[in-house]
Amino acid sequence: MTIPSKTEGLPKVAEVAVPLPLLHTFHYEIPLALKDRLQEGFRVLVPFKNRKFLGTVVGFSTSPYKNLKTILDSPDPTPLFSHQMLEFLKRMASHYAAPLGEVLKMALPNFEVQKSKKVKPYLLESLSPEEKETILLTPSQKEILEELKKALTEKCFSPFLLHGVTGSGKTEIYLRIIQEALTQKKEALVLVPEISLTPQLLSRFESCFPGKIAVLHSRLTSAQRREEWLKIKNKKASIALGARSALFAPFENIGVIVIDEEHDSSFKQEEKVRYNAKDMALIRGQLEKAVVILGSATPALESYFNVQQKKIKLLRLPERISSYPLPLVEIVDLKKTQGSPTQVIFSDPLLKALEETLLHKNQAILLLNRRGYAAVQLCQECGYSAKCPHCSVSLTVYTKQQKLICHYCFHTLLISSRCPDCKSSSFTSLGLGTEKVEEELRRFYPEARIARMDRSSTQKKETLGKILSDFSKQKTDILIGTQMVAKGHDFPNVTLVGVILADIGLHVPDFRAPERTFQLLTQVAGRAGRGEKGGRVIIQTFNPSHYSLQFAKTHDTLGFYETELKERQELQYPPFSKLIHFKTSHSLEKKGYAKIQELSRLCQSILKSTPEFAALELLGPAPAPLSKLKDKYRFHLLLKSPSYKLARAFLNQLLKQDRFLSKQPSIQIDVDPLNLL
DNA sequence: AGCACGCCGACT
DNA sequence: GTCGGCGTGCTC
Repeated sequence: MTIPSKTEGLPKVAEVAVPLPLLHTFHYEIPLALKDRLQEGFRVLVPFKNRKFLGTVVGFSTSPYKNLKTILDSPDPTPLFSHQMLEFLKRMASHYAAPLGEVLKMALPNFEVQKSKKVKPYLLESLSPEEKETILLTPSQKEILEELKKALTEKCFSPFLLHGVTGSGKTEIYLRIIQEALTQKKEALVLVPEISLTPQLLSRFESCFPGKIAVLHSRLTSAQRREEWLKIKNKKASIALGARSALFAPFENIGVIVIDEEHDSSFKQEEKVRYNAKDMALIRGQLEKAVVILGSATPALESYFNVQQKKIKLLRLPERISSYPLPLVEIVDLKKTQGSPTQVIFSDPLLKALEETLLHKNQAILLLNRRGYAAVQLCQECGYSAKCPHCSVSLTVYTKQQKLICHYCFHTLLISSRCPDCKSSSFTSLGLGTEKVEEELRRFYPEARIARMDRSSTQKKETLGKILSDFSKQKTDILIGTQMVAKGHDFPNVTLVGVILADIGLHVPDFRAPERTFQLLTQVAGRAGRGEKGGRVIIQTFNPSHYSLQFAKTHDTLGFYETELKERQELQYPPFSKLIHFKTSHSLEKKGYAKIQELSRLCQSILKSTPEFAALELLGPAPAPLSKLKDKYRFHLLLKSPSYKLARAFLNQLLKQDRFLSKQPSIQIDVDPLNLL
């Protein structure tokens, strides 16, 4: 908001966003003492009802109301938000129908100074000896870098999709273009999915740009976060590296924004303000006239589509740096293996390959995307299965702990050997988890050194780094784990990757399930054969002909996209439509149901109000696939729109009923949802 | 969000 | 009678 030109007679007032879930801003009189100093972006202490809040001045206007309250104080010597940043955050709030005050709060570190307990600093363990020698670029790397440099110099918004197969040297390109940006006195933002999972990337950045990096990730204490933020604000750092919150780094002259592993769903925040840091990085890049690089070996289908639509320019690295070929992928049909299919964990080909790997003192990675020992405890006599009393899911079996645990609410029961229902003793576990694979593996190869990496085994901060560094130093022969093992690691001695059961996740009731499966398989396959010894991949499955697996087998990413795009077009799912997901959650099933019904009726009436809205489609209302979570019943409703513009117009109509939306049970709005569960 | 106000149940 | 349950409304 700028000051209107005709303000004669009317007093100038400040428009303030308060850190509350309220969609409107509030107006305050400006005290004389602040008249000359106050600008937009300043934080101000304001009286609010019978409380006080630190809000932010987001604009000025003439008084729309009488009897305004007056700003009490302005604690900072300078505004905390630049004009540019404020514009960005306003745009973000409006895109996600989120309260501006909450978005602004999210963009700042917590300034409240609390008793600073001595916290161990987050130390990074270098996994590999730092490469000091200059790395020579391949011809395609050189070509790409030239194009990026040109765009950087032109200083206009230039979005790129850097599609490079696993091990093709994307990081080297990031480092070089960032170097160029720094030379041009510009800053760089680097967003990665989970910083704690990529210590290698971090140490490479640290050794290239010592002392110039501010690191922002979820494991920092609020004091550390504040310190990193101040490093940026005070221009002590010129690179911000971190998880999605690094998007809010208060730089003022951004040259490059890198989103590494751009397909990763952790860029989407699933609580409070549900924003996608990748989408917002493109918006910020646009406002800052920056080069934005989305990098991945398995780009999101949406990104690939944006390339087709000429919204993003494609840069390809089709080969691995050292021209080691991509590994050979074999698919093993578990339907055809010997014995009872549910009891086969290692097929003959996988066993043979493991033996060979151990024999040659090479390393193997095994992927099974499910934690625990077994998926469910089931009575073979009466069919009773152990369910969480608070959530509509089965309890996961953990044999070592002798417990049944709910992955959502952590409700825990001790395992009993008798069925609690019919007292039969055939109360046994069914299905497969990483813990069971580990146990079986140790039985097969008692002499092998085996480590397991999943969310259950890495709860302690240091464990994850230790598991990775032991594996990197070849103190471990076989690493078994969930999707964590597929992420970005570079272990040259890994010659075998085995996928125990590729079917997990394939049948999740979410239209992105095939895409996620393809990405996971391709990513994990990319861990094999990164050194001179070559590599192979064995994928075990009950669905050998599924296209997600078939395209992963031939490393045919483009083929997968073409097929998947057709599927999406047929069903009018993204990228051919825009989605807005409405959810409600309440301890009384009836109340939740009544609310979603009422919302549905309201939406229907909006749809009928304007002829253009005939193109919109409403799916539901229905119970959410996870119909109960932590004793709350969940319902949802999905809006499908052929265009963003229409979806936006609809949402604006709906937001007029903000009373209704926020009244308990409240409606949560998820714009561009990634997860429909 | 969080606080006040308001209208119905069991209690010293 | 009243203490307190939480449904509802409002915050410049």
